[in-house]
Amino acid sequence: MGISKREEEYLEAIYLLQKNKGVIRVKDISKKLGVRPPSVVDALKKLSEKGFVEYEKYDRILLTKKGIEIAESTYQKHILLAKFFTEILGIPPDIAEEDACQFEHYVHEITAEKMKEFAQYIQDQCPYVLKQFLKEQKEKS
Amino acid sequence: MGISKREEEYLEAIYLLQKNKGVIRVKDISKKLGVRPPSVVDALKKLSEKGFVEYEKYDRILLTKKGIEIAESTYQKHILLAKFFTEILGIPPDIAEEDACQFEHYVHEITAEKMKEFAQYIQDQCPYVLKQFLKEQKEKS
DNA sequence: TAAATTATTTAGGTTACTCTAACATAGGTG
DNA sequence: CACCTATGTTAGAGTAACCTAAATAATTTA
Repeated sequence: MGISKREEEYLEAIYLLQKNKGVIRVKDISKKLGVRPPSVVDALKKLSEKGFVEYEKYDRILLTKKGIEIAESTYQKHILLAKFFTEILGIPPDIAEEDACQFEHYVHEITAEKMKEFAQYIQDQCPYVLKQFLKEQKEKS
Repeated sequence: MGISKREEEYLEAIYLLQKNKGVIRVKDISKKLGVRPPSVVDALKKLSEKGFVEYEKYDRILLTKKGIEIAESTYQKHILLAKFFTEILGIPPDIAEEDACQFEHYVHEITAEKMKEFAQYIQDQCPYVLKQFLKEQKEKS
């Protein structure tokens, strides 16, 4: 019994909401993920059974240690991917966000790692070439 | 009514099987996608209703024009992603394949396009730096 | 060509996720 | 403090995948 893509999305949403506004409600998650409250409740029950979320009905919603770990790891990948897409490939931020949002659930650790290293390497070794590439991309639009 | 990720996977599988061995059977698709034959039949019915596949029971399986278009476009993205992962980031081919297999269903056109352009640019403008990066990656393993 | 084998299809069921409509609770306000 | 509104929860149902077991069709072989 692993964790599904959708479950990861719920955990990440909860994590980010809590980070930004402390206490969160079913309604917040519902809005963030674009689903109706009953779907959120279902998800919370399942995540709670699996030990990723602490949840009693009508009560506060908290991530467990396990839940936080997953959410953070997913979010780290998100950041990294979005950065790579914008800062290296010159993709518009909104598109980069969307791609990162999907890929974060599938990308292998190695791939994420190499993206990071590659970005670093290029920025160190040929910053001018990179800058030139990004400039040319911008000029096209 | 768009097309789901899974439906895209079926179309791509059919496309590649046909390319490699001409006439294909339910069994072939079943093996390729790791699902049981009844699942394939279900999928073929749905894809046929949607106009992506020509299918009569016990008869041959063909892609329609629309089906081929989608399959080819998906496969092109697959090739492009896999190449980027191996030739630019130095990711092992098996991992690159797996990542490409997922991302091909989500990646925006723009992102794929920029990956291609970036690869070309770097290979032209600083081939030595790239070579050096890939060499260092290899040495780590 | 009849029997045996293999392939395909149908029937019926499961799981994950979603929804709407109806009901229940909590918290703020008259 | 009782009521009203917000929010949350349950019940029941739909859809897209998948599966197994049983039935049917096609193909091979004796």
